[in-house]
Amino acid sequence: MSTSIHQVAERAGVSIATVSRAFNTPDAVHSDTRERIAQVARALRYAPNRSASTLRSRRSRTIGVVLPTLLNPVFAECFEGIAQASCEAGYAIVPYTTEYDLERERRAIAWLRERSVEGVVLTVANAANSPLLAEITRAKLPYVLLYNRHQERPCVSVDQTAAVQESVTYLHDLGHTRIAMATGSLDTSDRAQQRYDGYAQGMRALGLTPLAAAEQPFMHANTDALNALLLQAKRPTALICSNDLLAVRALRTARTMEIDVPRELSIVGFDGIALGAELTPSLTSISQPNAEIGRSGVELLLAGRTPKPRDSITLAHALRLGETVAARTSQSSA
Amino acid sequence: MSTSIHQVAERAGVSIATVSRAFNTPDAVHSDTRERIAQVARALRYAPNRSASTLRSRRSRTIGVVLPTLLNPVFAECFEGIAQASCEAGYAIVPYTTEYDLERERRAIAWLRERSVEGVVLTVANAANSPLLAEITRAKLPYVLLYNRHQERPCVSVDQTAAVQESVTYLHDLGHTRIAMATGSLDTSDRAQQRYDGYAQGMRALGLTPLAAAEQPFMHANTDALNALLLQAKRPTALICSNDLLAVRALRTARTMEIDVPRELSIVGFDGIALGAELTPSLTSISQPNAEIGRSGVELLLAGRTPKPRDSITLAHALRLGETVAARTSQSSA
DNA sequence: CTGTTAGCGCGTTCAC
DNA sequence: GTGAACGCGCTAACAG
Repeated sequence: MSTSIHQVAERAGVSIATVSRAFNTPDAVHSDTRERIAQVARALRYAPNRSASTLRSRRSRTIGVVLPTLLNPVFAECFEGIAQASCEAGYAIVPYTTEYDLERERRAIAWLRERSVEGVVLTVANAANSPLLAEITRAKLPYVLLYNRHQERPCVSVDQTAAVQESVTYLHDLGHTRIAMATGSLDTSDRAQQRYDGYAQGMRALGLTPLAAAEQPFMHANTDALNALLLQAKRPTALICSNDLLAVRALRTARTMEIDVPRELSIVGFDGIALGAELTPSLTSISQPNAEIGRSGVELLLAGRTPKPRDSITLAHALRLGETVAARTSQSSA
Repeated sequence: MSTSIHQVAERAGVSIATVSRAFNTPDAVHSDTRERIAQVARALRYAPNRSASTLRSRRSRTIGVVLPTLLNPVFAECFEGIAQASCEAGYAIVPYTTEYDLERERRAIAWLRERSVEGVVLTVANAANSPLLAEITRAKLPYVLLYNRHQERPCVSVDQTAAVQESVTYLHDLGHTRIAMATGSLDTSDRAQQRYDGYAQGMRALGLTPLAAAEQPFMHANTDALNALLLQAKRPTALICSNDLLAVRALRTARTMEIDVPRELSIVGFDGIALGAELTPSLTSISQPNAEIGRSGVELLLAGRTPKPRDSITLAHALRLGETVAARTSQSSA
């Protein structure tokens, strides 16, 4: 079946130890020998058996990846960054999606432990009270949070609060004052909370009163809260959405209510998914370097010592301009 | 560190062999003993070491997943189906994305062999000449193709040719006769070819002359071919796109050229990505059960014997009606 | 620089 | 129904 180290050793006229060294610590073996082993290995299509290697060395060269879903392009983009970085480092991935389900999040830990992952990169609903995160900490498993921002945890993220605050200012500069925010469930998502905080702070800094968030609890949510918001007599002229999928839905809701975007309503998303730029109108969005977030998380995890809170990385965000935002006009205030 | 089978055996007052049996062949051990072992294992948070298990039993309980990219929601949706089915079967996944790059496709095989996957589910650019597929066949590794359709390979797919043909008829029924098709690179994608074949056959069946495909070679393609198509004096009144991402781009191109969709141009996509239904206008698309394709592929792979061509599964497609298609009107022929 | 040796944790005979 | 012993393929010591 699969060729083993013995056959390579025999054909190359060396011991198995030398073959092992040729692969793992190439510098520790004579270049001629190394070359000969490489040739034999190629001829025999030898691939080292990771299970044996892991068993012996106690290094699985595998990391766990726990993400809410891959159906949201944000995480798909991030996953690609993770996969690329892991691959380059010779690490395999054990993926797990929680589907925003706490029970699944809880089950993840056993799954990861069984596969003896060396570390985990993950995004949880709420870093402050995640059962999965608690278990990971308990097991002293190295980890890096992606997207979540928490003082006492190692994280890779953008400064979401500042980002949203800046977008409020941007809209204000365009003449908007009735600015609202739509979010997912604030209770369950720390990111939604931090983004809303940015909105509230931004509004107050401009002397405006922040409105309550239009919450849309589920993934395939009803848009009741948003409908109510837009049905008001003096409805907002600008809407910030805590993620791009919500923004796409808001776009649709506006159309349904015959509200023209951006003439009557400006919309800003959050995430910067690639598809947003392809839409018509193209989505204005606070963009995060999603692949880079994944990549940095892996690099931090594999950097050597266990990542500490002070190793946290804040990457740059940017407001990606699109066609869903316009300066406020008289029409805006219908 | 991690608890081993020995500690469980000791605490339960049995030998490691019995503990092993309690997990792998529960029927072969007395129920009392089994129960006691289960309790101890839970108390000790024992999780069997997969590497050791794999090494000894030569069963990795791991399958390889090779997909072009996860940035296209089609594959993300499919991946979720794969992940779910594998998880339920107790199988882990080794994911690998080729990014439509032949060199990466070639490298995949070593990656998979190292992890000693028991089988592979994969989508290749062209099943007829894929180096990866050749290697997998050579290594006698069980596999199932997803989306690709090929007589001599085990596949899970929809009947793409019939599907597109039906959509041609559908458009014709709405009064369209100048129907065109936009595709990715026909040379490299067997799916694009089969979908185009469906278009051509559909046209001929209606006594119409199929137009050459408007090819857009790269992932982030220029839309030159499409522009040219739509700039013609007697431009098409309906456009079928070989995937939804192309359709989204077509929507944008039309808008740029001030062609109203669907009044002046009807657009039909292919894939049925969830996001399509959320767009404005919502995308009419030939939808495939993407998660189901992934799930079925895994189930077929793990069904027991090595999947054979005659095990191939054709799943049902459906035309998902949206707002990008309208009956032909006098305005259509500008 | 290279070879010898001893397990890593588990599944699997074969006895009992 | 259960236990003892072997070895899967490899890496980590140590010797040379």
